Amino acid sequence: MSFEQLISSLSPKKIKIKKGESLFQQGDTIENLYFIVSGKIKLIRDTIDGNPVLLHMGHESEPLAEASLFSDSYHCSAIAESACELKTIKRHTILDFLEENPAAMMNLLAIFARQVRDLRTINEIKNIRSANERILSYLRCNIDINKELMLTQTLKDIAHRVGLTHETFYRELKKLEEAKVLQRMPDRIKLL
Amino acid sequence: MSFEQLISSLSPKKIKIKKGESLFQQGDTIENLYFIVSGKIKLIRDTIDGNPVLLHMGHESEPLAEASLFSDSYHCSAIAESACELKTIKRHTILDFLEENPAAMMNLLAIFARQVRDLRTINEIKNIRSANERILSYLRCNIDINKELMLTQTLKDIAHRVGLTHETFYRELKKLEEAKVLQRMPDRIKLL
DNA sequence: CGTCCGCTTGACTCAGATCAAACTTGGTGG
DNA sequence: CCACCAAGTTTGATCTGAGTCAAGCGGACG
Repeated sequence: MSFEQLISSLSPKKIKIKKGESLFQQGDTIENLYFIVSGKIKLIRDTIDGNPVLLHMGHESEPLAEASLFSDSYHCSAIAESACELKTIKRHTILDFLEENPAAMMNLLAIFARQVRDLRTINEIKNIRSANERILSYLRCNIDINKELMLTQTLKDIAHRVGLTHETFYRELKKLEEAKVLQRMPDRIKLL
Repeated sequence: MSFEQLISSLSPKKIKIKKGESLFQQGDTIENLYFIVSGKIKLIRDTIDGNPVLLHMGHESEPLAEASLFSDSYHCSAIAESACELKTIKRHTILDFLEENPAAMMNLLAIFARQVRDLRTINEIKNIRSANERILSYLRCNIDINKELMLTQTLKDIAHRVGLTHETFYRELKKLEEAKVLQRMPDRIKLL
């Protein structure tokens, strides 16, 4: 069971916010948990020395600020990068449900553990200097048994995910295709 | 309660391995869970197209491959980067304990959620191109209320964590100190 | 006492960032 | 149904700052 299914099973409300609007502010008391149905939301933290730091960019089909489950006030602010649809649910509704359903909690634990694993991988991949090798490593870690990566997001998003500018990413992709190490299709990339 | 305390409370065994030795191999059946007392261990995955990818470097005071709690076989191999001391415990000992102690499970969930949050932050920081700004962002996110970062690891390790070569890291640190934006002390760095 | 490793600094190089411009696509609203 | 706008994609020219290689110092540890 996924995090989305967990939230959906607890009859969430649906809300919409416009680009630039704020979902919550740093310091606010946490009452709700969110799941991004569509759009992008950035999490920004104002640090102790006054400078803001971008903590995370939340994409569609992702929960937002899961750690807020275990905290009383937000440690960052959420601002919509584009028009967004969200599912929202009371924080305590989930906590209560989990406490009464150890199996669901164990399931969520597995989801989080998997998240940690994936994030560490992408983190390590970002330490590879060469754009070429970085892209290949990303592909190697994310292709299915047919050696294909389904494009559920834009190439630009993937570029950002691996820590490259989209220009460099497009260029390297082209080089790799010309070198016959991969093949681009409208909805996927195949490693040869 | 930390992950370490959880493991320690279940009477783990202590083992030592030498540099270069393997703790487990990709494909092995998972029986044990590990916690690194000292040393470094790298996790390597042989991908479908034959090339190996470095997934993670585990440091002292960190659990190793937590996701293995929820899987039957290792998806990567573990090789000691230096001489290591480890605590080891049967996977099912932990799972059984968690199932009987929902409070401990909830606690672990919070630890994992926090992990996810921190990893996302470091991930986003690695997208900052300028070494200068990257270091400052890292500091801003990790300093305590005294605006100080305690050095529990080597500068070289921090350099790797933020995705810079140690040479560049040392140089920028020096520039920042000369520009009076931070102050270096033997055991910590203070932001001014 | 010797070795390893973290730390530091210098010189040089180049790969990826940046800036710029054009094309494509998809959606919106009149 | 079309005009228009926003955003993703693509390619080119240029440049700079982080990587690389190299060398030396000093402390820890066996």
